[in-house]
Amino acid sequence: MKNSVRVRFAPSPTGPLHIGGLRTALYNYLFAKKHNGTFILRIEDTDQSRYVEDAEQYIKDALDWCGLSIDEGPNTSGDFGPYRQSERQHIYKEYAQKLIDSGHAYYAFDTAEELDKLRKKRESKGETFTYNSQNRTHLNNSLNLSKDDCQKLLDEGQPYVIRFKMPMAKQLLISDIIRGNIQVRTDALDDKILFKSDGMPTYHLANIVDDHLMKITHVIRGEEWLPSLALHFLLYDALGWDAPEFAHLPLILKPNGKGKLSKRDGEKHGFPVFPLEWKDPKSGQVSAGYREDYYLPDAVINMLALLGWNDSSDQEIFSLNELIDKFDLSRVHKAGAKFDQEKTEWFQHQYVQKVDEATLANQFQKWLKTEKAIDSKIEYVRQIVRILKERINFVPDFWAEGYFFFEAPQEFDPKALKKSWKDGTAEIILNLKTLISEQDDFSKEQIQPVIKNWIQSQNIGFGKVMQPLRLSLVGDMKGPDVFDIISLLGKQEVVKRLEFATNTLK
RNA sequence: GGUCCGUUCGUCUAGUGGUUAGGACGCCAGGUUUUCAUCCUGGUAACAGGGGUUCGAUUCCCCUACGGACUACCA
Repeated sequence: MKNSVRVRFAPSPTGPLHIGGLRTALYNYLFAKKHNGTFILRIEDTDQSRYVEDAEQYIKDALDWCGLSIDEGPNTSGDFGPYRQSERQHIYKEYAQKLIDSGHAYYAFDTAEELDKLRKKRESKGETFTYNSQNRTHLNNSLNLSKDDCQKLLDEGQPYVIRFKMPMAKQLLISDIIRGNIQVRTDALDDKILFKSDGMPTYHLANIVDDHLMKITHVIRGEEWLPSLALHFLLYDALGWDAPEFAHLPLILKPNGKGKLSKRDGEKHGFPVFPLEWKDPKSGQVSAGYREDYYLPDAVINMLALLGWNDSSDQEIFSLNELIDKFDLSRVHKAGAKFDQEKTEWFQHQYVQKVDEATLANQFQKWLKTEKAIDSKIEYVRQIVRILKERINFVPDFWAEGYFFFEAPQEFDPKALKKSWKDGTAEIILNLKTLISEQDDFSKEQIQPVIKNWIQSQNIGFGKVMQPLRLSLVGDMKGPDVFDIISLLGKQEVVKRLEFATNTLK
């Protein structure tokens, strides 16, 4: 099993998993499964100040909802654990020390406040301050201190960080599976902190160490990491390790294309940005989730997979297994993709059509109970589902499309009214009511010809009867076949509605 | 500002040194539905701009413009 593919999804538990993060997880998963590899979840919780209690569970639940099963991770078996960086704290210091010993890193005693001041000062002059080869020579670090002085500070327990000593004037050529070769000059880079004064590593160190120790073969992550790639590459080199292969995914952009998709966009445009609903433990603010908004996980996955990737064919609908079969990292697009809510709903429509009526009926029955306090027999709900299914995207749409199956219209749409209700209409409907109240069999096969024949026998145009009939039953000029409605509503209800309409409208 | 990345219909994208530049979403029209929606058929619409290289560039190279990411003791 040498060289077998091992990839990791490494989110930071600072809040709910974002849809962009979910796609990163998906691509990692697809790549792993495609190559019979291992999909690892690693929790990058090195920043204690940003840690959010329920975030890790949320991430697991979200992956679970999408059907992206984890091979190794916290609470999952695996030989490379623990899979939470906070539980691996003891590991990182050793490697930081190695880097210091080999001259690739150094101690820095500058306080955050001091550096802040320097930064502000430079900024006021329209310049930028970076902790780099130019500045490190006159700052408070082990490069400028004698070995004894430095040791003294350490012994005293002075707070310090460990910084990477960025090499000067080096030209790097790093290859990325999606982007090809990327050129970077090290001069523009700063001496990044690897180890923080609180005893925790930064992302850069922890990430490299863990990826190496966990034998990660391919690092598949968001484009926001591209600027750090050179540093990571240099760190592997400094530690004498082979670097894994890299693939930097394009970003998911706001619908208007201006910047990364964010939590605010969801609120602004009215679509979920998170797979599952999230309640912020601090503010109590609730953010919508695809699951709670009645999206099907397969639809979300399909949409996400095609946002930045395609298999070069015209196929749009892919099951998870098909995606695994067809997925190819090198076919991932380079440019960011704007999120398209309309297309997302189209995917949802495609998938909901595949769900069987019984399942939808159960869900809608539950929805009726909780949202409308309506107790409806499953057989009745099921018939409504059968008639309405093709026009809905989401379970609650059954209500929007068929509320009249549960409550009689109290008023009539003015436009529809004007169009369908003329002088003499009331009389026709009254006569129709009489006919209907004489019928006993309300199956569609029976009632439809009876009414149609009657209209013909009366020598009135079909429209003159059908339109006001629909208006009386629905309250508007919309909805499924009138005879389906009549059949489902039954005699008593139909008669009642015709009476109400003729009484109200005259 | 600096560094890096990117740029095909409004959107997601296919594609090639010579194509009527293809598909999907959306939109528009027609059909079905005596309604609305679905559905079906058709239509609209793109190679950011300028230089090269070349017999020929949307495709290869350069520049410009525009967009994005990063620029924390956050990831």
